[in-house]
Amino acid sequence: MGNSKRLLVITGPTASGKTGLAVEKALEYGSPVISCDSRQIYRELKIGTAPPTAEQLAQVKHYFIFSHSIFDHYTAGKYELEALELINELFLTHDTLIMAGGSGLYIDALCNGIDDFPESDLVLRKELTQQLSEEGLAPLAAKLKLLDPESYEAIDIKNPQRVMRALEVCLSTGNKFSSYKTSPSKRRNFTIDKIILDPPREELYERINHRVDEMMAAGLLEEAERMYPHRDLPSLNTVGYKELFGYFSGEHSLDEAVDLIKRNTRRYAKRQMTWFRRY
RNA sequence: GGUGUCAUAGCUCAGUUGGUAGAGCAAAGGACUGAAAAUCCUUGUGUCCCCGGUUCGAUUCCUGGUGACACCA
Repeated sequence: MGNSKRLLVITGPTASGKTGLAVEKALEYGSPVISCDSRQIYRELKIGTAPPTAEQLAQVKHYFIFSHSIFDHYTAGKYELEALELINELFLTHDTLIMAGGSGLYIDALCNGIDDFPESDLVLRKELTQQLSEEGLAPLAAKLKLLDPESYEAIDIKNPQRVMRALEVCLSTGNKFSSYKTSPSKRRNFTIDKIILDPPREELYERINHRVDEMMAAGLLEEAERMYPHRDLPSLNTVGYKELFGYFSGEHSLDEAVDLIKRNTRRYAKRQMTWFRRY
């Protein structure tokens, strides 16, 4: 039983107004806000990830905002564990909890659970990445077919990230990647409701464009410059930063970089909408 | 005002020796199990500027018009 406890998940594409609504609902229910955003979690990124404002943070206690470092190798799996533990603890004193954010995989990890896969092996990943750039995807795919035919059939074989991850698990554990992919969704002992924001596309795109200009005015360029030495970290493979890194390295002008940020944010929003359509 | 060049997808342009057209970008749709703001897949019908003419047939050739650009006055 235990469904007297309720988690209210507020999600939607970037710039759809999740943060503001979350604060509103949190005040209404006397709940903190539990963030499920894979980038606002990083304390080094204060501008480009559009985190809650200082005022909002002062109004309501937020979890998973600025809680980790870009130097941590953070993942959806860790999020599932940490967020679930936090939620269970908070339910001792709350009936309704507010969760807000736009990272679909993190939301799924928390709501449905993800299988108990081994942690990623970064050393091995580096080797595989090297191999990919030297020989292309085909040899890696062939290797996977040999080691784990089930995964070869199941995963998107044209996607280097997927192929490398499956190989990574096969090679580092000696077990098939597919052998870990077993359990159905995990039951949660609380009720989950979702609010999905879905503003008209034109309006959303205008808001995105405008927000990027505001970020630039707020000093995104300087923030990105500080991050530039760490540009190879997965955590900094992030819209708003990678385009400015391209400006620093001379790949394009600053104006082009800003236009790219807008375009890539729009594309990101579209991918989010595709994901949330299934909810 | 004169001369020349150009006018094709949202944008930049290619092309059709006359049989109604295709690239890049933008955009749209989709996938998603420890990198997920990541990564990957799929998708090209548009009065070929407008009115006429020649032709079986014109986006293509010709006359005129409109617009843009360049040069000359």
